Amino acid sequence: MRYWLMKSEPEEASIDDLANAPKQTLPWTGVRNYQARNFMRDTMQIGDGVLFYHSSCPEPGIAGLAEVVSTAYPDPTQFDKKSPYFDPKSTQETPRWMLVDVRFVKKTPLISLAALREHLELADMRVLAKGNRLSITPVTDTEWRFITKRLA
DNA sequence: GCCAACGTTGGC
DNA sequence: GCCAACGTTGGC
Repeated sequence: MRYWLMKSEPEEASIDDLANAPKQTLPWTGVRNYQARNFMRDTMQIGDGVLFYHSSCPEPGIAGLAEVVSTAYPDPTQFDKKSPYFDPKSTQETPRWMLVDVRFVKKTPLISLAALREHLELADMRVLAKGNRLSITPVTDTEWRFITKRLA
């Protein structure tokens, strides 16, 4: 059982979109970074906890909790010529991009980036590291407990 | 819109 | 394998 922080632009997929999705579940499409893909493909397991983070928006921060509900499978958008995530170098036989399904757990009061930075206990969070751009980052047990028990 | 930081590409 | 150029992320 591991924990993750996953960034999503709310204009594309917000915590409300997840809550309103069929089965409250969405495929995590569009990851086009190898490190983030490898986390989904190699390390994520069904049942892992997810901090759902809104990025590139007026109020960036953790907006809810979710969970991983599938193992990794090919991201269908890589094969869709009309998708902005289309990848001409990917083939059905050797798909380049993988994803997992994520299910809504609950909304939280927005835990802003500034609020996260205020807590010494969270100072080492990967997502807070200078220059971090990874859209999926591991969260430690301690960080997860602190956030879910104290802030969420 | 700016810009720092990082990842990817491609020529050599 | 190096590295300059370019593209993207994402907070501000």
